[in-house]
Amino acid sequence: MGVSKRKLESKTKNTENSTMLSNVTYKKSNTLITAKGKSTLLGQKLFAIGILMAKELDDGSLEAIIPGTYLRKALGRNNGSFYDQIVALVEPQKNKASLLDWRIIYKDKEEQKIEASNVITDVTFHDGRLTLRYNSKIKKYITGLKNNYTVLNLSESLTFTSIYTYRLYEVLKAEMDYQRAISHSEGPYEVTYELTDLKLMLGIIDPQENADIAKALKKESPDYEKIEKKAEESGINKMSNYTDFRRYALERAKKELNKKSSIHVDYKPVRMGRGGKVVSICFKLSRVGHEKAKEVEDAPKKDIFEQIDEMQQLFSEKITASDAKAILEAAGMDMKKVRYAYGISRKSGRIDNIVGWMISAIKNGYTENVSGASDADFEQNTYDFEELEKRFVEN
DNA sequence: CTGGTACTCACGTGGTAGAG
DNA sequence: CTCTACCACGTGAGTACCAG
Repeated sequence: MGVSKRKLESKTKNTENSTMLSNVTYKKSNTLITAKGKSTLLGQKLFAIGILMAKELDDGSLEAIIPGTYLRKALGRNNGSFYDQIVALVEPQKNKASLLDWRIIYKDKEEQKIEASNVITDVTFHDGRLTLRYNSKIKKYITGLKNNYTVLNLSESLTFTSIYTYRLYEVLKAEMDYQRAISHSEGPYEVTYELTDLKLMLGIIDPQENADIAKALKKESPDYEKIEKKAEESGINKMSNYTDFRRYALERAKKELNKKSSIHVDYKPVRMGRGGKVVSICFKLSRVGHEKAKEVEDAPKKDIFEQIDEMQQLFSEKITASDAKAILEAAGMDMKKVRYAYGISRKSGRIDNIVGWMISAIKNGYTENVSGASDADFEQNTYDFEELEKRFVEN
């Protein structure tokens, strides 16, 4: 009896968490999304949370400090080996992947070269706070994104239980948004990925484990057949059996995406040659509930309840949650604007109606010129046309 | 292609102790 | 009392492989 009650409690707690985080989105450059490399599910989730929290330091580097309580809430864990897991990711151990080991190979479109970098250069975990320092090389793919990025829903992606669901979600969402941008159609869309390419993107084949593969990937148009062969030779071609790949990666990801995400996925293998060997996978994608998905895309980055809390603490006047929400909305969910306007209100003599004053102050532009990531929230997800053309030529 | 087995290791769960 | 931190144990994810 006691046990089932406890279970019930934890269940309600979980749903509470998911609604609290229901409107949180993060942006990731498409370059990073299609980058090849292996990482753990927890690592990916931490990275995404880190993007939300990332701040630029004086020396230009990018750092995210994530409080333990936030991590717990975001990851829906309240106790247990939670710290162990974080610590395990932070402290490199023999044969174990840490966040620091997360290395990716990606194409830098502006500079026309292919790079291999560690994503995170520094991780510490002290006093319950996780600090991530991002590689300065990939900084431009995380903050101040102007084009060629994808808005991803953190609350969706945090619920995924498979790393393949997570990776595929990002890849397919990016592709879907891209196709929507160029075709102005509401779908369904189709994409075909070369099987080996897909495995690389999902981290099933890790280029870090084999120098030849890493080298082959750095070519302008990688020879996937060769990569597959190399992977086979060196024994790092996991799930070389297509049926296993389908069962444990594709099928699982498909089920989870269809159940939990705003993407509806279906796929079919493309076979070639005498043996009918599967050479690529053709995905069919459609959006679930356009209006809803749109809402999510325009949604705030930070947990709204947290922001309301923060505001209620900030204001010396008593304000209700709905007042706070109204102000937040006027500020486009930007806490910085709220703080700045509030700061002005302190110097503006008597104000009878602080809520109304705040809203009109914000609307009249009494706001700090907020730079960087938060500004970019209101920009359109545009693509540059040179890039588009190039992709057309490729295909 | 499906079912089933086997194995490893990461993760989930819950208890607990100490610091603030 | 809350939060950090550590421990033990069971479970689930990830992978390979074989039989029907």
